[in-house]
Amino acid sequence: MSATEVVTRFAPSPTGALHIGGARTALFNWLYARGRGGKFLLRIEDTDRARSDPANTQAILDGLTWLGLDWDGEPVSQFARIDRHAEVARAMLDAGSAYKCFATQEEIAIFREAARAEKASTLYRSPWRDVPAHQHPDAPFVIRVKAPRDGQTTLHDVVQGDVTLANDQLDDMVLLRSDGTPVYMLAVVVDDHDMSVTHVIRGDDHLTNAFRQNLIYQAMGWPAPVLAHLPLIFGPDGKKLSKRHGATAAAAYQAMGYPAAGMRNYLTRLGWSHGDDEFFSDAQAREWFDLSGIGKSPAQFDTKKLEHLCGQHIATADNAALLHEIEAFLVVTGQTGLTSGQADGLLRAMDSLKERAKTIPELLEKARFILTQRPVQADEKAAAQLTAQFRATLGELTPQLQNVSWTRHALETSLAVFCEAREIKFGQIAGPLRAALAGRTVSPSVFDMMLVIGQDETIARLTDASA
RNA sequence: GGCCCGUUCGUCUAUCGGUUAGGACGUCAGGUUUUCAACCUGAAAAGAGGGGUUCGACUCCCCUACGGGCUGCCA
Repeated sequence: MSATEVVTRFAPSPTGALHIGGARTALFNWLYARGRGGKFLLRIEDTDRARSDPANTQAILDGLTWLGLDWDGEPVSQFARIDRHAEVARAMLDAGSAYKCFATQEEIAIFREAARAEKASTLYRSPWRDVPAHQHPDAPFVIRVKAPRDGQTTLHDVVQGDVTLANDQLDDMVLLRSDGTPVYMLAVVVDDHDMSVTHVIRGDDHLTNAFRQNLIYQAMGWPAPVLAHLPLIFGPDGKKLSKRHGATAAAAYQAMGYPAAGMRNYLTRLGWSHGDDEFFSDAQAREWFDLSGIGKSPAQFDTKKLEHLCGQHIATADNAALLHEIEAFLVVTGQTGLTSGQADGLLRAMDSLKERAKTIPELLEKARFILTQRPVQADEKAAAQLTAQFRATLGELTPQLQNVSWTRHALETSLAVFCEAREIKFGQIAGPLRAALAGRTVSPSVFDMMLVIGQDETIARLTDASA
């Protein structure tokens, strides 16, 4: 790979499903890499064995796949690399930028408690920092980084600008635990370096951590990546997005039938802007996306706007692609799949269907006239439309439809003539006709339905209804 | 407690010292209409508060308030 190639990564820990926030972080990384012919890598941060679950890893992969965020190469398991992390910790030890600390967790806990009680700094200052380690050859120890205590450090963040921290705020964080396993802070840096990551785009919650991680880059003499810390996403109440807000998992949105394209568009626009552009394609997003367009403040998740965007994407989607998405939706929600006849009907009705739905279930509901079979079961509202009076009218209308050539124009004309002769408005029979054809009060226009199901089926359904 | 970050209509945002502070979602009022949706027209709606700097601040600086993050042998 060339020295200038962009390499981004998404590094979730498999302690839960893929959340909306994580999905957006992944999306931004993906957009940035894909928009520049770079690589988008995946790393599973599974060093916390107790909380890591392979099922979660799979769920995260599935979520990314649903969103169309493809990654390069195999996902890297952080756990599999712990020997390399330990190797770096030892290298730092040898170089004198880290040291062995023999303080016990109990000692540290006591210190912190006391510090808190006095409202003093709880940063632990290890007494072993400048003591030769060989004094305690057999005691358990951790390896700590030797952080500077004077001066200050300024880090440049593409989103936040220059951020300065006094070095005395830095603690000698643990690099390697007493059991020899690496701590997250070490693992991230080593992995990002080894994976040649050029741009670290992640949640705002890591901004302060960047200073601590920077210590490792410096100690090892590694070039630091470009940093971009994204403001977090909040729930509709302005609080941090959590379980309380209901759906937080990306998969939940898939199950609710939001199209992936709409989700991508919405998530891209949440915290990022390109002038006044609101609705855009993936190609445009890739072309336009840049770190400079990222906002600095947290954004609230707004389902209404998501729905609006989803409606726009459904309306402009390619019919065949939409059909595939519907089929995938039926699979993930455990519903029965489409027969080839239904799929065919759906495809033919798609133009009229897609401009009236914001989600896939909504589209499916309006496609009821295709998915159902004779005799059409009318729901309560639809049944109420099928009055005795209408049935009588139907008795007159149906025979006339035998002789109509089955085109939109001919149908419209013949219905208009029919209504005119009886001095009624089409609106008076549209509802009942809809009920007879679809068994619902909500559907595409009656002409659209008639054309899709065809002459024979139309007449059959109307005959059923008039009986 | 300490440190770091943030704050423009209800919400997402534009603005990069000079605008009647723009757009979008939502809301409200009309229109269109065969249901739903879509669509069209219009309206209400914002620079957290206080100090500076400047001829001129949403924009730069400081303070306060509020929100968030970090402060672990979690990630």
